Formats: sequence, structure tokens, C-alpha cells
Amino acid sequence: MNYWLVKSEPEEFSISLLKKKRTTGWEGVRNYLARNYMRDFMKNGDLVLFYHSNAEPSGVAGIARVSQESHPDPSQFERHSDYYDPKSKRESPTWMMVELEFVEEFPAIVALEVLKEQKSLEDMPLVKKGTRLSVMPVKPAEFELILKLAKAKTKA
DNA sequence: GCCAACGTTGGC
DNA sequence: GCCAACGTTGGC
Repeated sequence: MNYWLVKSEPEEFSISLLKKKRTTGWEGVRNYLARNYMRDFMKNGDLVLFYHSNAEPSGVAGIARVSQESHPDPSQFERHSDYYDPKSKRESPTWMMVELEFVEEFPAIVALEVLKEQKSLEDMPLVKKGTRLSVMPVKPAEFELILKLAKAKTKA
């Protein structure tokens, strides 16, 4: 099993909304590297850290799970969608997505500030300056540490 | 195929 | 709301 992190602006789509909806198609990813991770490497059952960006505070808000592997993102063909891509053809769609299901909402956000303090997380693209990747792989040790930080916060 | 201009991301 | 850093586009 692999671990991942996806970013979302909570005003757009938050962990609480995922909790309410239970599952969602992870549509709207329009970056090739992020697409490739979804298309080629995200497998059913993989666990996904759900990160709130542009938030107060920004940080990891919970966990989701891959519930359906790569398939074409329908929004690329929807003329009125923000994610419409006129260059993409139905016979050979440019953009792929996975489906995510809700697993857990952390009692408190594990803030970016806290993640940055962790020496062992310094290799994560998330904490690197200038990285805007919205879907990224996470190492098992990184995943476990973030989970531990989420639990530590609960006790405080 | 270079690279300037542009649009977007996302922390602050 | 600002703006640095980045990815993409398009003229040449």
C-alpha cells in the first residue's frame, strides 16, 4: 500500500464536506505530475492525507482512502466547468482522477508550521519552498509521524 | 526549441 | 490582498 497527500482549499472542498458526502471524485487536477501520480500509481485502499491549503491554519485535516482508481475526469469535457479543457478529446482524455472516500477527520489540524518543525519531514514537497504540487507521494514513516502529531494534539 | 509573458498557487 | 515561485503558452 502507498500513502499520498492531496491539497484542497477548504472553501472549495473541505474534509468536513468529504465526511458528509462520504466519497468524491478528485476532479480538477490540472498539473501533469499530479495527474501521473493519480493515473499510474494511486491504488484502491491507498491512504491519503487530506491537506487544507489557503486555510486558517493550513495543514493536514484528516485522512481519506482511494476508493476508485484512475478514470477520466468528466469536468474536462464540461463547457461550463472551471476545469473545462477544450483541447482534451473524449477518445484520449488528458486529465484523469481517482475517487476518494472519507476515513477520518482529525480533531485538530496538524498545522503546516508544526510539520515544518519536524526534521524527518523536511524532504516532503509539501514543506519545500516554492512547491505547488497538489498530489504527492508520502513515505510510510512520514505518514505515521503526521498521524502521531494528530493524536498528540488531541491530548493537549 | 528558446524564453518572455502570463496565469495560478498558496503562504503570509 | 500581496507577491514569490512556479508551470504553461505562444511568438519567433
